[in-house]
Amino acid sequence: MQLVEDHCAKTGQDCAHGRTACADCKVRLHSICAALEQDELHALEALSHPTRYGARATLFSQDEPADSVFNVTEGMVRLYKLLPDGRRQIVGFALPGDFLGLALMDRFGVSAEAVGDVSVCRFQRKGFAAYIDTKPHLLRRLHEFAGHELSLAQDQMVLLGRRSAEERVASFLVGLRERLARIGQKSVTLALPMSRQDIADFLGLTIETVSRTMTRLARDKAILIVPDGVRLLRPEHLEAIAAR
Amino acid sequence: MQLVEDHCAKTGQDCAHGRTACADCKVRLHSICAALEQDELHALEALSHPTRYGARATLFSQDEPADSVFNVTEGMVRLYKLLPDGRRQIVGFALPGDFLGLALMDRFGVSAEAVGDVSVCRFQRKGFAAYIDTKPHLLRRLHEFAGHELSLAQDQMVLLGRRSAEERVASFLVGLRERLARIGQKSVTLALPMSRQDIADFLGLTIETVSRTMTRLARDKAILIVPDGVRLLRPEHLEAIAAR
DNA sequence: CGCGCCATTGACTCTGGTCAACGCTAGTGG
DNA sequence: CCACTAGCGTTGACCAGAGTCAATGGCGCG
Repeated sequence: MQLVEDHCAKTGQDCAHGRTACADCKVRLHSICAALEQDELHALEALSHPTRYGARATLFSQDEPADSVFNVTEGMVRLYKLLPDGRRQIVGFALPGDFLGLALMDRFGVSAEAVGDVSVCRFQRKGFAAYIDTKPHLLRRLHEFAGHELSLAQDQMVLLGRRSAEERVASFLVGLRERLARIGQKSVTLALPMSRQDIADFLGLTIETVSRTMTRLARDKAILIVPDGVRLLRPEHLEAIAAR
Repeated sequence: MQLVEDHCAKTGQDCAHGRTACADCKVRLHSICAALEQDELHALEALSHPTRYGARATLFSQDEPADSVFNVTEGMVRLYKLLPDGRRQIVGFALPGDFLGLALMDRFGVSAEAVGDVSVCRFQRKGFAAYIDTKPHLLRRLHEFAGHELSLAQDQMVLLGRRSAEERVASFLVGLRERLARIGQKSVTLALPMSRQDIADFLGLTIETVSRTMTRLARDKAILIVPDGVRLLRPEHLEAIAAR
């Protein structure tokens, strides 16, 4: 962990000293790192700056030069775009294993904020890009991730363009459960660390409509609203509403 | 062009015999092919199946195995997703230079139809993927394209989630003009080969709302509606409405 | 000439937005 | 320990932007 501490000292970031090494990383197999051999993992680890962010901290902002890219290891990140008048559209919630900045472009196209406490592996973009150029299969992996992101984005376009409020909320809950299940957090009780406003800005609705719709789903015994989350009582019913 | 003819015979596709070679390709510099050296271009050309599609022809359908990938060289392609009940969301219009199937996934996530007559370079996905594995800079180029696609998708999410009908239409017109300008078709008169229904399904509106909104913009002298297109009389006004 | 398709326009409806009140909980300070 | 406050979520009443339904117009094609 020598290098990690060096990085922390150099960058002045709030690093996670004593963090487990990549070899023990809980999300490695769900992240781009799954494409790496033992020695490559070490090489990448040498480039990584493990970093923690408190709730509501900004990881980066739209249009700002993209000096870093990030591998989320813990927590949830909201990705959003703002219109000049302040309207906000959340384009996604990043979960452990997700990669931020995978377009590798000069500037960030979105802003990113920690929802709750968040841990990431941060990389200098230039160094990361240089490393990638020596490891085509890592670029291939990154490209797979981009393809997956694009697919999620297209699903979200359908949701925003063509679905009713109830369909949006049901689809959101079912979709989040699926994503959590894929990274090993299977559960009928879904934690919703983000605010109602976040959900509304993700679904293209208002906070009131989200609230009313969840209340209606709860009244119909499809979900049970619990503190900071919901229990999916009839997931199959939600899937039917979501119509996927 | 021997190979092309062989391919045509083998596949039974409606190929463009006598098509210009890649070296003369008008959209090469706007396509992934711009990343290629002379010899690489020849190698890729050997893998390509130049193909033409008539208006409303299907290039591929959602969930179908992705045997081919495509480089659009001429015309416009609509990319869409359908909900089980028939609601449609168009997730994009592909223009010359655009690449279809860049996720390189096993199955297509969207359906693709020719709007008018369309020419493409088609590739067997497996052969294309194999070639790419030998040319990391081509994968890099493909990844850049994916990043750009993702960025467009995120802009569209903002449009669908947070913009009014008038903003959507103005944004659509301005955005299409920009894309055409980037591939060398600068003009204040914008061809709209797609139907009103297509525009509506792209913007998350109904055909009536698109029609009314365009009529209002025309009444305000911001645009002039001409057969199969519009003339942008006050592009700066449209940009102001689009609020970008 | 007549048919069919697409676009436009009008009248009316309705889903979801707006505005406002209220309640619950956590944090603060007396 | 409890009053007070701030922030978030819920609920209600009302409103408006976009959808629905229907009629009409224009154009291309047989």
